This record gives sequence, C-alpha cells and structure tokens, in this order.
Amino acid sequence: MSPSFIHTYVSVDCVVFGFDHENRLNILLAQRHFENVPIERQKKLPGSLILSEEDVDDAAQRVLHELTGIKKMVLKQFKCFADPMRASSNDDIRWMGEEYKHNIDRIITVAYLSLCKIDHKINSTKYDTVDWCPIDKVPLLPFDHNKIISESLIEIRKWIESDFSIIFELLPKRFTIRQLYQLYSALSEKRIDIKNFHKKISSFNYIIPLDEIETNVAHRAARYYKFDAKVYKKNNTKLIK
Amino acid sequence: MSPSFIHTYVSVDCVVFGFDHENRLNILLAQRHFENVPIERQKKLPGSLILSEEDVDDAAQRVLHELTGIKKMVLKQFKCFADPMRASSNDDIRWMGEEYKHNIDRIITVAYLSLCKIDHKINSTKYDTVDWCPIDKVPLLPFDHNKIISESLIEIRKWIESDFSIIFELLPKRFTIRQLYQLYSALSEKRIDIKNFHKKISSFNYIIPLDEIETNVAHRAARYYKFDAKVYKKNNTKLIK
DNA sequence: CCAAAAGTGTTAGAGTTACACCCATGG
DNA sequence: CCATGGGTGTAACTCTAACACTTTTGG
Repeated sequence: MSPSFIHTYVSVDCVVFGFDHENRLNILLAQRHFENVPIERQKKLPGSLILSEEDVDDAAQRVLHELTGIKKMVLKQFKCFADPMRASSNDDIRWMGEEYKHNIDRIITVAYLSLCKIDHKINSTKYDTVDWCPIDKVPLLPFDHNKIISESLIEIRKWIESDFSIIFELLPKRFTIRQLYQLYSALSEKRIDIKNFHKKISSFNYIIPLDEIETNVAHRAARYYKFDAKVYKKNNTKLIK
Repeated sequence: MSPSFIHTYVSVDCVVFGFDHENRLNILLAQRHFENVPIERQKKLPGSLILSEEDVDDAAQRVLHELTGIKKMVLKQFKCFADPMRASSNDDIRWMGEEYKHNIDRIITVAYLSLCKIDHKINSTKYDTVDWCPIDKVPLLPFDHNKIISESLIEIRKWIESDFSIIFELLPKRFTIRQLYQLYSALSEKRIDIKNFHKKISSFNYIIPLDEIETNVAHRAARYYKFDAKVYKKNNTKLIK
C-alpha cells in the first residue's frame, strides 16, 4: 500500500445549544481531566472517538447521552473537520496521550449540532462538570473547537430556516410569544416587527394557546402557548414564505 | 487504549452533477479496474483515500482534478458516511484489497457535491473511462454509493435554494431562459409558470442579454443570456423571496 | 395616572399567479 | 396558414411592513 495514504482516528464532537433566561444562546462545555493546566484551559466540546462497530450518528447520540443523561436528543451532523494540523499543539497531543493512553498521530472529527432546553437537568455519566456557556463568552478551547463552534452558529441558523419547528427544542414546554420572538431574533438575520410576529405566530394552528398567563409582570400579562408537533407535521408551514 | 476504539481509513467520494441536452440531471461515474466482474459492476463514484497530510477538502479537490482534468471546481462537503457495514460485501472487500494492496478493516467516507458543464472536456489522469450517467439510470454501485447519490440529490436542491448562482455552473456560458427554466424545474420542487419565470429572470441585472439568438428552431428564436457573477455578488437576490 | 408590553386592526405597497395577447420562425 | 415557443402586459390576489389604537398590569 502506498505509504502516503493514512488511517486515522475518528471522533465526533457535539455543539449543544441552549437559550437562557437573559435571551442569550449558550452552548454546553465539558470539563476534561487535564492536570497542570489552568482551569480555563480545561473546557472542551463534548466528544469521543468512535467505537469499532459504531456509526458516527450513533457515536454522537452516545456522546450526548453521556453528557446529559438524556436518551434521545435531536441532532444533526453538519461537517467533518480534518485539517491535518487541527490537533497538533503540544497541549492537544499531551491530552490525547493521557486520555486515550495511546499515541495518536492524526484525528479527524465529525461535528454535530444538538439542542436542549436550558432548564433540563444535566446528568452526566462521563464528565464531572458540564456547564452552559454564553456563546459570546466561550474561552479559548483545545483543537479546533472554537472554529467548530463558529461554524455551528451558521449551521443552526440554516437549520431554523429549513425547519422552523426545531426552535421549540430550545424553549420550555410552555412559552410566551415574546420568548419565541427573542429566540428567533437571536437565531435569524431577519428582523421582524414584534407585533406582526405575534399576529403571524398566533395564526398558526400548531401554536396552541393555553389558559395560563404570566404572573407578577409590570405590564399586561402574556398568554402561554405550547407547540403541537403533530399538527405541525401535517401542514409544515414555513415561518416566512 | 481501550480496544473498542478504532482507527479507520478515510476516503472522499464525489458526486459530480451535469445537465444534459435532454434536460436530465446526470452524474459522473468512473470505471474502476476490477477483474472478473461484469462491466456494469465496474462503475463507481470517483473517490480516494485521503493522504497523510491532506485535509478532506483538498482530497476532494484532488479527486475532481484526477477525474476531469479541471483545476478548480466548485465543491461542497455534504455528509460523512460511516455505517460500519458500508464496505462489507465480498466484492467491496476484494476490490479494496486489490486497489490499495492492503487489508482494510473499516473505511468511512466524506461525500462531496460538485457541478460541471456537461460539454466540458473530461480529461482524467486516473481513470481510463469516465462517463455521464442520467440520474435515473444509475446502476447498482459498490459500497453505499447509491445511498450517497440519493442523498446528494436532496443536498443539491438545498444548495440551489440557498445560493441560486451555482445553477450556472451547470449551464453553458451562454444559455436561453428556457434552458435555465428546465434546469431549475429539474432541481426544484417549486413549479413556476414559464412566462413569469422569464419575466423575473430577465429583470435581474446579473442576467445579461447577449446579441446572439438561437438558429434553426421551428419557432421564434430565443435570446441567449450570460450570467455575471460580479453583479450577482453585489445584490445576491434570491430567486424566490 | 404612568410606563410597559400584550394583543388587534388598518392600510399601503410589494410580490406572485394566472392568463391574454402579439411576435418570429420553420414547415 | 399553422404550430410552437419567445416575450410583454395586466389585473387579481396574497403576503408583508409599518404603525395606530386599545387592553391589562404593577407601581
């Protein structure tokens, strides 16, 4: 075999988005075990090498389960990162040696997007610490994880455009139209007048008004709504056009 | 290192689309060297293992160059295929052994989309035979190549929706609006009335009317147009909305 | 009463759809 | 002259954007 061909290690990395109570996008970062590095250098995207009989989608599902304790999370593969230099810093090489007890020459990764309600209990079976981090506060991460995150942002926007319903994975079961508006504004380039947004959303038959309304707000209380996935699947209305 | 982790071979495979004179989408299939198999089993998607210091994008660019002789082709990574069983038929295992002179346990592939004007001269430095094949006449191919092709069709449609201008990679330098219409119809779910399509297209300032018109047609001759990428980049009009 | 946001209504304008009509060409 | 498709015009309709107005709540 020509020596210039190569076999490599393959991992998956997951960018899990959440939407916090200050209307910011957050992502989940895991704390890795890594001695002799300052605490802010111990964060990373959750990920894992793939197992020998495992498809990448299954590996990503496994990583998400080990990360959050949640069985089935929505996920979407979005890109394979394979820059030969993506894991070539001394720290990265040392960490891989310690983590996998093996000298890893080259590693490529398949990146996944996932979405999670930010109030959902996080119950990791693999990591000691898992934290939400606002997207504009993400520290310098190992490997090319910062690059993966910045590309994931472009990707989540496309995802929302092509399938509006996945936005409800980021909201609580019951939500106000204002919450939905602020999430949509954080995710979309399009600027919509909130009044018109309200009118449009409440015209959709898959957005079900509840009897509950907000309490303790210094203005007229907003109604809570829920999303009905079954009705949505029948009509599949795009938000715009 | 835990023995259940694995390192694998990584390849890229390219689905190159063309648009023929009978208004059909075609893809490029390569003839592989494979003794003792009927001719119709010797077709495959063009692809290659990645080299040791090569990113996947570069590998795909190399594959396209070896396939067509063209230096820079538009390309888009669309999915990593990593089913553990994707290369497990006897034929597939035998072919990999002969092709790479090595026993390959597992191989994952990163699939790319590309586009080519069907009249462009194909000048392969690697394959003896490279042929256009109408998309609905694609034979049974090795590995999961048929699956890759069917997913590439969904992907090219999304691509057109998100960036209309790439459609001109499939048309000759000068084209009639009817040609563009038929290509668009082959690629999009949306059904547009051809008169309205004509009006809309000719209103775009990046579609430049030429002085030339069709000859030898049994009806009023249509005008030829060309696409001006520079003007397009400034306005970036979507075809619809 | 005031401020703030909820929620409804109205209107102008932009974009889309359907289709009528005339033009040019080969047979 | 006819059939076929090129190309333009127009009118109805739908969707969107802007914004005025009323409602509700806490302070």
